[in-house]
Amino acid sequence: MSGSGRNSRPNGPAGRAGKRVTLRQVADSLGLSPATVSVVLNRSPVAASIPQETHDRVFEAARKLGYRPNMVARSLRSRRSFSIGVLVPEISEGYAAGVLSGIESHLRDEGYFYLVASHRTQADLLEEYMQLLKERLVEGFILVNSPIRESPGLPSVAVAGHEPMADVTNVAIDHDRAARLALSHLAGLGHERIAFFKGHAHSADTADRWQGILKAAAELGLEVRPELTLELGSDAVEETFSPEAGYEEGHAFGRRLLELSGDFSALFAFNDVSAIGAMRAFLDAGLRVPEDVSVVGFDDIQGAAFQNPGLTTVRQPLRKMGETAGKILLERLAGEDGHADLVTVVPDLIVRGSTGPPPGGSKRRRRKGARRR
Amino acid sequence: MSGSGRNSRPNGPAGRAGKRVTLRQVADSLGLSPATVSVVLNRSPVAASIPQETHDRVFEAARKLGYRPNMVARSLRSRRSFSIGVLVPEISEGYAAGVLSGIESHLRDEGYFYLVASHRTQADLLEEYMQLLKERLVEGFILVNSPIRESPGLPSVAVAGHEPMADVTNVAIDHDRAARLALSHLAGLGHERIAFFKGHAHSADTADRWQGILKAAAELGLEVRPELTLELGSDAVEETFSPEAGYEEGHAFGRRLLELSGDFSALFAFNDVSAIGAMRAFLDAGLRVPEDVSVVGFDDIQGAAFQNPGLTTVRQPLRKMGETAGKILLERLAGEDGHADLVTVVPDLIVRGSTGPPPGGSKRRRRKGARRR
DNA sequence: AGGGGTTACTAAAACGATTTAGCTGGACCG
DNA sequence: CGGTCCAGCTAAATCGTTTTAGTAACCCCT
Repeated sequence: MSGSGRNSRPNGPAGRAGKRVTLRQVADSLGLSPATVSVVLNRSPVAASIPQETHDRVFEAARKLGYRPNMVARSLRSRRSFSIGVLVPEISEGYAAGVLSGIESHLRDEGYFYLVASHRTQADLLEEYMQLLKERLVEGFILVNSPIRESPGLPSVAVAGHEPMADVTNVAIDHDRAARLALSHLAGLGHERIAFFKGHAHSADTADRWQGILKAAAELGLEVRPELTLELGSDAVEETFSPEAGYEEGHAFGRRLLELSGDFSALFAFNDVSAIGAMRAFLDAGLRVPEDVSVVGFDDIQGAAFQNPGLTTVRQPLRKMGETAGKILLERLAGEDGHADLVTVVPDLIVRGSTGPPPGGSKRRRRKGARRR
Repeated sequence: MSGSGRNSRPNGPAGRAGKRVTLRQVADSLGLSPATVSVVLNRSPVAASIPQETHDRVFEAARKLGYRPNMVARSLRSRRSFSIGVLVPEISEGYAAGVLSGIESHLRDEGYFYLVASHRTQADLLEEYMQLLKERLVEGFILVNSPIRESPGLPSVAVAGHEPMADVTNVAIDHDRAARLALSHLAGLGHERIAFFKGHAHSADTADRWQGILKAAAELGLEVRPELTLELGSDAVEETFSPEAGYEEGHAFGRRLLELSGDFSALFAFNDVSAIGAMRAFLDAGLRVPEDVSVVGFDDIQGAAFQNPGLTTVRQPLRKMGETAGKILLERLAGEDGHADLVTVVPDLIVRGSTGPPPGGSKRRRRKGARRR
């Protein structure tokens, strides 16, 4: 694949580190005007009247000189930057990174790049970054877990629960389906007394997911008992992006669950981190997972599969969500109107070792006494 | 903080979704020329001869009109894009995401944004992306775990082992120190027979880290035994970015280690994923960690802390490496020459529950018989 | 009064594309 | 033969800045 000689790039001016080839140079080399070269290269409708032979000459010259258009000049004139802005709370966090990966795969195919900014959940930073991105003429925004107060002023797509708002299309997981998957898996195993971790009050997904749970529970004839429901962050745990904090919280809440009432055979946690923490608390208390308690998480983070036992969890198709967001945004930029305000993406249930039938066969038995220490 | 009325953005034209305010409009509103406004706003040395009063008027007008420069126009003229290109194998992978987070924090302060491209370890894609980024006038590159064959033609910084090359400064972890940290921790606990997982042959860090291990072992008087050294990927495991594959591999290699020779009291793995897999294999075989075997990982991925026991590991300061890379690149762009070709970043040892004294006290005892199954 | 030096600006040329309006020369038509 | 049409281009404006080279006005000096 390497070229001949010491230069393996296409030979000629392009390979050199020096100046780039401009449209004018291509035109001059052909004895044509830049205008002609431009319309031909861009397959503009105006080029219809230009004979095939000239087309060929133009492309050939461009190739030979290694011409690459200067996107900045193009953007200035055509008012299109072929780039979009992506706002995330923090890029190194698994959720954002997964979604970004999906966004990227789609955009690149269409010649778009994206600029990212992490706002650390600070609303004023978020707004400032949106301004900076507008200066750079981004054509639209993708807001990952980034609630805004005001319409962005550009076509936008929000990933993860967001208030309805002008200009923004929401992409969210199908929470009803997620809850149905998890709960019918547990119900199918014979579980009847299920404990829940509800999300943090400010998390975008909390409300919708909880509604999904209530709905699915009702459909399945399961009872959601207040005494088996704990709300993460309810005791003013410092909000932090450290996953370890979430793990500790899950651990503490798992223990609390045992103390309040040992009478449950399964836990459906709000996310994997808290599920893993709780699972650890159960194991520490001498319970076996899944023989004594089953645990279901949410997200399918990287660590989930490596637990012992592996964590059964509802996988959020983060990549898919990113792809969808990118696709919708580009369609809107291309002028395709009439998109729904809300697009949902379907989650999957990943069954691993942390779930099994409740103790005492498929029919629940009081097992409070089973708790040993 | 919100403004009055229904518009909480600065009032006036800027708040409206419509046209942006241009430099010319600011100039006209003041009866000055765009040139003057430009030099004042940019604090150009030329503006020295312009009286304070005019400065004030200009700034005031710009503020009132909500003027925001068009970065694209600026880039075209000044040949500076205030953006850099970042190449990563895959953005959702923990390593890249961590480094990106560090890069970002530094760049933003200096008014830079970055464009990312994931090349999935395909050299031709990588080169194509570098071209695309050059079209967008990026001023330099940061190559995260992205070896290139040819000088990039722009100032660049590479994170993670990279051949020396023109234009590129390398930022790497101090492998010697990393190995010394891990091994002296184990030696300090009394371990003498230590098993190793060596990295995949093509991984950028493999060679350097192994050299560090050999060096540290020699310093500490530890013997590195070939029969206790396994090389990851040596049996043509399909290269994949799935961490689960790495985990499986660690699990298989952990078992193999036990089969080949149970005679070791500690394992220093190439990364956390394989360490976790091996740890699981040891536990499955009825060994206790750390009572029977100690395990040390490398990286400190998110899941490391959630294991049972928590994994002792060498933390790669990914954020710091990203920050350093960003800082060096910006300095080079600002014309500060004379950077070393190689800048190292110091790792930390995170001690958790997976390491302890070898069985039988601080003096090693043969414990082959201790293996039960 | 003429020269020199500031001070406070401005005109105009970039930057490298896209795009609109138009020009030229030949074919065709009545 | 004059007019219309079309094919095949080109000239020139434009996008919104930055930057270089001036210029006009004033003051100071000798």
